Amino acid sequence: MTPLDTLHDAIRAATAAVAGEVEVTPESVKLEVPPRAELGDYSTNAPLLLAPRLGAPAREVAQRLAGELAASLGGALERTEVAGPGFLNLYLSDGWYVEALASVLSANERFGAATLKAPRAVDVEFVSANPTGPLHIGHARQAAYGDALSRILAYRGYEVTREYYINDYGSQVTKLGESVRALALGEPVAPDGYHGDYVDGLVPAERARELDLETLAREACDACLALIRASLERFGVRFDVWFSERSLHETGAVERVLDALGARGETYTNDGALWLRTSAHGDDKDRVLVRSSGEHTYFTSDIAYLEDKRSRGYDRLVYVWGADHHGYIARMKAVCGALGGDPDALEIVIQQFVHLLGVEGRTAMSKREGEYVTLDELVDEVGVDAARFFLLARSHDTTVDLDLDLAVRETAENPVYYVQYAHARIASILARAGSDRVAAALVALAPVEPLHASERALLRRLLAFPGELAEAAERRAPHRVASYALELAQEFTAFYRDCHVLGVEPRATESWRLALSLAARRTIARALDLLGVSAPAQM
RNA sequence: GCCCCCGUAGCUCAGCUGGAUAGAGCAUCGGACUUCUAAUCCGAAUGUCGCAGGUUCGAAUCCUGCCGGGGGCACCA
Repeated sequence: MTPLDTLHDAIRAATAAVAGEVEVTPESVKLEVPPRAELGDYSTNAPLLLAPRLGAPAREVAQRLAGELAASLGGALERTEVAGPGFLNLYLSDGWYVEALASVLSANERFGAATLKAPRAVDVEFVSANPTGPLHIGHARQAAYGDALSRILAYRGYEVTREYYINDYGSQVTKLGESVRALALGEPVAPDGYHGDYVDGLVPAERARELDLETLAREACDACLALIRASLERFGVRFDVWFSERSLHETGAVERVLDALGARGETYTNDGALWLRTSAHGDDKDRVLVRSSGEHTYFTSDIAYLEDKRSRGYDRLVYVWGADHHGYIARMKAVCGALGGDPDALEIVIQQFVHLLGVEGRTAMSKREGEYVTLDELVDEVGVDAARFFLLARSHDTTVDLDLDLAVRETAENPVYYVQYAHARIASILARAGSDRVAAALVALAPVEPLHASERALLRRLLAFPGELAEAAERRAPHRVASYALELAQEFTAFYRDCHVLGVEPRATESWRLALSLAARRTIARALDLLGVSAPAQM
C-alpha cells in the first residue's frame, strides 16, 4: 500500500458511508490532483457521483463526506474545502507528508515497482526487421518503444521475454543473395534487388562468386543480422530470443500447424490453393496458406510462429508492428481463434510512422532505395539518450515528424538533458553532504519548519510515480513515463530554487531535505532507466 | 469504395475509459550568473482543442456526419 492507496481507500470508505444503501462503483471514485495548488493537495469527485443518486445537492454531499473523512483520517487531514460544482478538496498535514516520504524511502530502489502474486508471463516481440538491410528510424521507434515497454512491464512484476523474429526465409532473402552476387560479378543489381551501399560489404566478393545462391543468401542474411544486432546493442536494446523463420520450415513446424488446422476443419482447397477460414473468426475474408504454386505464404510462417509462442506458455503475446501492418491484425486474431486459443491474449500495438523532414532526397523509412536515414546515423547525430527520449516522448499512435537538421541543432535543447541535469544536481548535493550525513538523515525524518509549498509539490509528484507506472504498463504507454520524468525534474528544480538544502538550520530541516532529495534522485534515475536513458551523476 | 491512426499555442507534442480557469518543450520578448551545477531560473505573450450536430448538470475527452493528413485493403514480404 502506497500512501496514496491508503488515502484513496479512506475516500472510498467515506463515500460508502455517505452513500448508505445507494450503490456506487468504487472504481469511479477518484483521488485526483486539483488543477491548481491553491485548490488543495488532493481532491475527489465523489460528491458529484453521489449527489444525483442521493437526490441532494453535490456541495451538501461534499460536506457530509468531509465529516466522514475528518473522522477517519484524523490528524493527517488538516482541513477540507468544498469547491466548484461539488469537488471536495483535501489539505493534508505536514505529518502526513512526513509519513509519505518515509514510505517512499523505505521502498528504496523498488519504489514504484510491483510484485504480482502470480507473475504473468508476457512475450514482447518488436523490431523484427527483415535481415536484408540496416535498421531505419521507424525501427528505432519500435526498438525504443518495445524495450521501454518491456522494462516497465518487468518492473511492474511481469516475466518479460523480448523477442525478435528473423525473416530469414523466402524471396526477400533470395533477392539479397542475388544483389550481393551481382555486385561481386560487376553486374547491375536487379531493379527490385537491394541497392544500398551496405550490400557490397556483406560477403567478400571472391566468396560471393564461389558460393551457391542459397548459401550466399544465407551468409548475406547472417551478415545483415550481425549489423542489426550491433545497432540495437549500441541503442541499448537486447533480446532474449532471436527466432528464425527458416527454423520453422526446417523443423517441420509449418507442416505440423497446417495439419493441425486441417484436423480442426479450418482449412479448405480452392483454385489449387489451401485456404484458412479466417472469416469464420472475424477476418474480412479467408486467407491463402499454400499458393497454387505449392509455396507457402509468409502468413503460414506467422501461424507456425504463433503456435510456437503459444506452446511456450505465455499469458500474453504482444506484437509491436508498424502502421503498415494494421491490416493483419484481424487475420492474426482469427488464427488465434482457429487454433483454439483466446484472441484477447494476443495484443498488437501499432506504431505510427516517423515522418522525416528537412533532409533533401532521403526518407525516414522507405526500403530498398538505400536512401533512408538509419538508426546508426540517428545515434551518431544526436546520441542514444536524446534519440530514445525524443522517440519515447510521443504516444505510439501518433505520427511523429522528425526534422533531423533541427534535431541535431536542438540536441542540446532536448528535454532529456533537463531531466538528466536535475539528476546531476541532486547527485552533486548528496555527494557534498557525504554518505554519512545522508544516511543519518534517513534515520529521523522530521522537519522543524513548516513544509514549503515546493517541498509538498515535489513529494506529491514522487507519490504519483507508482500510479503513473501502473498506467504506463496497463496502457502500453511508455510515453507517460517520459512525461512524468520531465514533470518530476521540473518539480525538483522548483524545490531547488526555493529550498536550500546544505547547511540549512535547523539541522533537522537539512536532514529532511536531504532525504527528500535522495528520493527524488532515485525516482528520476528509475524513470530514466525504464526508458533506457542514462542518469549521469555529473554533466 | 471499405478499414485503422491522427488533426490541441508559431513549431513538435501531452492531456482523450467525461469534471474546476486546456498544458509542456522549443521558438519570441523582457529580466536574473562571486550558484547546494546558469545544460538553470523569473516574468510576458500565444488557442474557433479541424468543422457541424448529438448525449450530459458538465465534452478537447463519448456518439454521428463531414473536411484535411498518414497508412492499409494480394495465391508480395
